[in-house]
Amino acid sequence: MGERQNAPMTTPFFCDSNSNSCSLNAENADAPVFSPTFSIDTPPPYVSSAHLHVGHAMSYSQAEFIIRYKRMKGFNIFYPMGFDDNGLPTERYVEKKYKINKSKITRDEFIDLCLKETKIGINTYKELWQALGISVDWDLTYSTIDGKCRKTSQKSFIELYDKKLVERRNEPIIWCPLCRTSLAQADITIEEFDGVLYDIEFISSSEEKLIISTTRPELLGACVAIYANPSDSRYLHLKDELIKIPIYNHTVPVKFDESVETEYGTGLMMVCTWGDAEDVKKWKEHKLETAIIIEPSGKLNEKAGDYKGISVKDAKKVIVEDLKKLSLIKNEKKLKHNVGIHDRCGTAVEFIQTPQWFIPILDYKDKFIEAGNKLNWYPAFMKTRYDEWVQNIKWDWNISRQRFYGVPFPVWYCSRCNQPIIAKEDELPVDPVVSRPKHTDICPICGNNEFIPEKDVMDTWMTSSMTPFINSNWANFVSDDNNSGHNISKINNNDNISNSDNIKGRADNIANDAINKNINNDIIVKNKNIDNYNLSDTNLNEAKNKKIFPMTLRPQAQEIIRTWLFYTVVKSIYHTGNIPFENVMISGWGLDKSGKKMSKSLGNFVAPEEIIEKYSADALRYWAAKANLGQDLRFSEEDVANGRRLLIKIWNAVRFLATNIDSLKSFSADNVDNADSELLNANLADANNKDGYNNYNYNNDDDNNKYSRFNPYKEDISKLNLPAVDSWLLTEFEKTLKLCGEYFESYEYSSAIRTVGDFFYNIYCDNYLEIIKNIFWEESPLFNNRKIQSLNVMYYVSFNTLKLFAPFLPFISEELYLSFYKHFETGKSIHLSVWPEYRHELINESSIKQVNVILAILESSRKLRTNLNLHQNHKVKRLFAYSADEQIIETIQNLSADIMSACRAEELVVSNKADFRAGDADIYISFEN
RNA sequence: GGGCGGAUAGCUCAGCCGGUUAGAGCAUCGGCUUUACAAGCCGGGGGUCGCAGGUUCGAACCCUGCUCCGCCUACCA
Repeated sequence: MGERQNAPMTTPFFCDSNSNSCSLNAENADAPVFSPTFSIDTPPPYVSSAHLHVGHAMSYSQAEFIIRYKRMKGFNIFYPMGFDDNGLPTERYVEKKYKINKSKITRDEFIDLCLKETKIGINTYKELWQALGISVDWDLTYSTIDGKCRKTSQKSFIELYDKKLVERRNEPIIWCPLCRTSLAQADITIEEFDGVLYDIEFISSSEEKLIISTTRPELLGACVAIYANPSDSRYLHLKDELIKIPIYNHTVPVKFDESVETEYGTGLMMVCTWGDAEDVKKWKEHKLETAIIIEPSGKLNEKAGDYKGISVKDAKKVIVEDLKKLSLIKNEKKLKHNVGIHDRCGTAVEFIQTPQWFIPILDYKDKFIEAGNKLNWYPAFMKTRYDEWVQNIKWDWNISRQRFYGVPFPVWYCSRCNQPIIAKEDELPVDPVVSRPKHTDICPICGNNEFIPEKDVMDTWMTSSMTPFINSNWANFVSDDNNSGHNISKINNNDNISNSDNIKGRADNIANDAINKNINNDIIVKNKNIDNYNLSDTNLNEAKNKKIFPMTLRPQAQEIIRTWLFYTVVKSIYHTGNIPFENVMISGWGLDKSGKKMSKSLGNFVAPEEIIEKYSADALRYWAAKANLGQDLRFSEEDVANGRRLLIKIWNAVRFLATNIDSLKSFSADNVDNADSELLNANLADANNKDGYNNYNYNNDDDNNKYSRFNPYKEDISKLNLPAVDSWLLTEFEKTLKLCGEYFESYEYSSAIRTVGDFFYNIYCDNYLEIIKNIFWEESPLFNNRKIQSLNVMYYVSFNTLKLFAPFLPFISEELYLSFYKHFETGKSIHLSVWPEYRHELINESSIKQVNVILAILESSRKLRTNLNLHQNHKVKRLFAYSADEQIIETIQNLSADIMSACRAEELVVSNKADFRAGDADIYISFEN
């Protein structure tokens, strides 16, 4: 410190996050044992595609701002990192990358490739998060394919099976013909397509010609009924008739249902096996015939007659042509219609029927709405999305996927009677394909000893929905190595001490230090105790005691409210009756410059690594802090560059302080004016008295010597009898601090950084430093006392301001802490230091009125200099200040030293002879060069 | 169809529980470099607060309607 620094271009800014010199990661071991826990259910990103862009950097940073703040507030941070690497997204990625045809590769080969890509992905992510300064505890890492997650998912399955909240059903399900798997409603998005509504002629058994409108003529062969509205007098006479289907010539009954719109088409509706959700509903309610013509491959089967083997899409064209040849298409109308597509591949989904495992959810919507009401939503309007989704769910949750790479079901079937044999908890995790059930050799129903393994895997959300349970080691997983599985004992458990009292008690660093020293480093390691869980007791007692569960915060993106968030609520309600987390923080999207959502596939992708390389991680985080919670944010390289400017400004502002403290070396007791030098003498005495070093983190290297004559804690800042500008600065700082804390408490980090930034630029740099710095150019000892006062104030304000910046700008704040502030402090990292306590006694409203006079004169002075083409540091011989207001005159006289310093004037002449031309202005100034 | 969010300077945004002359950054124009910072500092110009009504002494802010953008949601086959 003290050397002139041009902004380094190294990455990360000033400080290598991988080195030990920079405490940027979670270090909860140093937090006091009695601190309350703040646990974070960190979103596990899909590692498969290494698709991270600045939008991801944005959302992870935003959550992390809050977490760093909470850490400084004294919370014991439980901040794990998960990687979502099982399931369809990974499979799709591997399929694309290796151009795999699923039917030509073995399950094992495919899984190996998935695992390989997973490993690569995890490393890529970890490197980036570290470069970005994301302070997760890497000892708390999980991957959704690891043993712990498999065990947790399987345990959940078993427990819900026992509670009859998992069911095996054979009913129509949503099917992706491309991925060849069943899906859940949440995997589907509705897209609008251009379609054609065909009016097709049918014939009734009494030879009446009937026109029926449909968008899916290819399903004629699957038609099982014709519907009309019971109030539609046009068709009541068809009650007992049969209708002959064109081309196929089979006949179907006429049925009536209120849901049929008389206005739509001709008021007749063709119901098939199953063209859409409405068909399924009528099939269920009216117990219709079943005529399946679509195969899982998406091709028509033998029941489609001549159309066998043709894909659904092509069949439509062929059948329309054939109908036209028969002159049975009476009209065509273009329309927009909504089609469900698989959100992973964009393929239009179909309904087919195969046995699947389901978690019933339709009957418990009320519970889920109620749970949603219990959560604190940030921002509040995001709750609407949850409510609407829950209210609109149509299907129970199908958790079976006909895929390879996922968590297996802990299930076998009796080869004779098909009875499911469910694994017991003590044999989890289990893969039924490679092992037999341990608890039984024979089918409990028929005594057969031949079992068929369930080959389906679970929906990826079956695991992701368990993240709070994974984090709290609900499944009692004991890892055989140290690298996987959580160590929840890192969170201390001591409820006997009132947490809030202790946090209040740690008002400053000295107090903090005292407490730190009293920490019982013998952190309770309870890993082994976890083994003693009563396996039937699934009430999360351990995690609850450690306050991991329910988790404190769930940060996540808006588009997975209906999946991750909803399913986690479902699981938590079913397993515990409780909500899985208390607070939900929903981030917006990173957009490209033109306002489109950033994604790799669209090519509007900005790689965070490049931005970090060019501008530093702190600068990127500065950009990320610009978006209010829940708001989308356009990527702007200019804003990142502004972030970098802020870093340089902070660096130089601290350098000013450090340099001037360093120059105290040139002071000596005999050149100080005794009348004004009590404080300086005290400092100098300290510097000369070895015992005085006890309050320092002192060692004898040169760097420490530079600052050894300064002790910011010699006297409390409130007792220094400060001039108005210093009181004003402290007042403005305390107000900033208060606001900033309030913003953080309500998750409004963007308002927080704006508030600190405004204070730092406008109040501290542009005005306070400009007013005061002239004093530091004075060599006369007469100014020594004023210098010491100012240094104390600058130390207090700049250090605490840096703390307010620390959650946003972890690298530079740590670097400045280690290279400068740490000479006077004891904590090992600024990120483990205590958030400043608001000190009302430092508020001095009258100082604001007084300093406003200085600021008015300074503003006039700056304009005058600009008009006179004088540079801002040019010394003027005389500054004339005129005012008609006696109070202002008095203030000017009282503050004359600071006004002269601010305006670089050698002499100040004050006059009340306001004969001037300044109109309504209270003060008028002029210069004599 | 229903809902949510947004529309303020050339650009990106703040301000919004009503209250002087609507702010910031960037861009632009002009000036200024030994004394924290030229990757800097100082100053200037620039706005019918989406449109139309209403409430009020007073509206960017509250109410009603509309337009456009983004998103969520929806069985019209």
